Amino acid sequence: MHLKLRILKALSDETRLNILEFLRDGEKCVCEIVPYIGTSQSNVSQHLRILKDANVLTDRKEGKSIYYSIVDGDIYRCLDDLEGIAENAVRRLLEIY
Amino acid sequence: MHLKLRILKALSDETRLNILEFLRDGEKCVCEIVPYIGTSQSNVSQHLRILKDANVLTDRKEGKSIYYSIVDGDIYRCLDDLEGIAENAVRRLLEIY
DNA sequence: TAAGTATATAAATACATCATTATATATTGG
DNA sequence: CCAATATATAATGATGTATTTATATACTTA
Repeated sequence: MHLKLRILKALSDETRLNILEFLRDGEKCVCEIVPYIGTSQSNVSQHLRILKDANVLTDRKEGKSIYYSIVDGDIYRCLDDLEGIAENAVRRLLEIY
Repeated sequence: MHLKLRILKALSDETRLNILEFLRDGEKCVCEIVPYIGTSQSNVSQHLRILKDANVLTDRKEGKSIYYSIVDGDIYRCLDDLEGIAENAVRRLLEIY
């Protein structure tokens, strides 16, 4: 599968978008991500793998912990653009009525 | 579902990405899109509906034909950014070895 | 108005994805 | 080395998505 498509699929999930938002201000270890997201450790781990397989995240081991961080910060520009596109779409829909 | 997420899901399919590429140079009617994509008319119609429901495409009727076009061209900037992000990721992966 | 063309919708099946549960691996402290 | 902690993986069931086939709707032209 082309990497662009894999990245898009990796981004197309609410839990994973929340993980990415949580990582905006730098790397976080799984033990921080799990309680923030509020689902099971296993579930978070699998979402992290999907983001890593898409080259959106990397990880780094330190002692017992594994820290995840964004590979390329440009992804946030892209997500913010999409947010703007979505907001404009909503605005247009509301204007009509 | 939040519109941003719906847009991302709409973009996360190879057929739909191909449709969007085909629409870069302006509106096209379904009768042009179907042969370009090379799958059934019904299949294309359903993909178009998903893109329309996500507010990525709009349509316009003219006689027997229905013309689809992009709502907000910014979506291409976003897709191009993603393409660049993907290319950089591949480049980094290749550099390592 | 009947036939033909363009497109959409519905229903069915096949396939992919998500969440959960259970288990495995790796690291550290005692 | 053993127990505890942090994380990953495997297997399952549930849900969602894509494709196909068949049918419906809408417009046009004869």
